[in-house]
Parts: sequence; C-alpha cells; structure tokens
Amino acid sequence: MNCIERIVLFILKVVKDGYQWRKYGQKVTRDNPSPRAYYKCSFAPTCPVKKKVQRSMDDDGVVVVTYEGEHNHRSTMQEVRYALAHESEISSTTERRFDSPKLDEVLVEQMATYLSKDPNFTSELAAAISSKILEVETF
DNA sequence: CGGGTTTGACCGGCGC
DNA sequence: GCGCCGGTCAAACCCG
Repeated sequence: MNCIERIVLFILKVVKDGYQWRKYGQKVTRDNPSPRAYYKCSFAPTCPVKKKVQRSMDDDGVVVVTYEGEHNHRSTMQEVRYALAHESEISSTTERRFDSPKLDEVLVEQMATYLSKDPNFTSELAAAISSKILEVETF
C-alpha cells in the first residue's frame, strides 16, 4: 500500500460520521431500485441507534442516510479527544501506544509535505480518491 | 481467533 | 388465510 492509498483510506475514514456501525442487512425496496443497507451502532451493545443508507432515487450521486434513535454514549471522536486529553495519566500507568490517532497525524503531515513539494500530487490524489469512491458507492 | 460483511432465510404487519 | 414487502437474523465467509 503506497502513501497515496493510505491517505485516501484516511480521508474516507474521516468522512465517516465518528460512530462505529455494524451492517446487519441489505434489501432492495419497491420504490427505489438501489439497495438499502441497514446498520446498527456497535460501540455499545446497549446502544439502540440504527441507520439506513440508500442511494437517492432521482440523483444517484446522492446517498440518503436515515438515523433512528439517540446514542447513549459519546462518539468515538469524543472518546479519542478524551483519551488524548488524559494521555498523561494513561501513559503513566500503561505503555504508550502509537495507535491510529498518531498514525493519522503522521499521515496529515505527509500529505502537507506532498502538497507543497509535488505539483502532481493533487491530481494523483484526486484520481485515487475518485476511483476509491466508486468502490465505496456500491452501497 | 475476533471482528466485520454477505446473503438467503425468516418474521410480522398490512391489505385483500 | 395468503401473499407481498420491509426489516432482521444468522450461518457462512472474509480479513488482519
């Protein structure tokens, strides 16, 4: 996996909404030819939140997301912020890990240097993203 | 092995 | 009751 692919994956990850979802079904419905996907919040077993994702009927560049219920916990982004804020306490007891937030920071730095140095980077990245988006769009 | 996705089966509500 | 339809389950499968 090269650097651009990593960055693309990172962007796609950030675009997602900060909660963890587990897909539990997919159906084609009567009114809309494109399939609808069913997700449940998998952060806590007690969390009742579901969401439906379906491509819009009249504009297939648009994806409709329907949320159902309220999360009974913080979003994972909030959890990450909380963890970073209390990092000193955490690292004093446990070993410090270079987990995904750290890797993401490195990626952003890399992206910045590429942007300033490589004139072709923007178009390369755009091409990589659009091809990746096509994969993702097969909801 | 542990978590996710895929995918057909299954279920319950609704109209006839 | 019966069939349709949207929603969910769960076994198989995939992947790191």
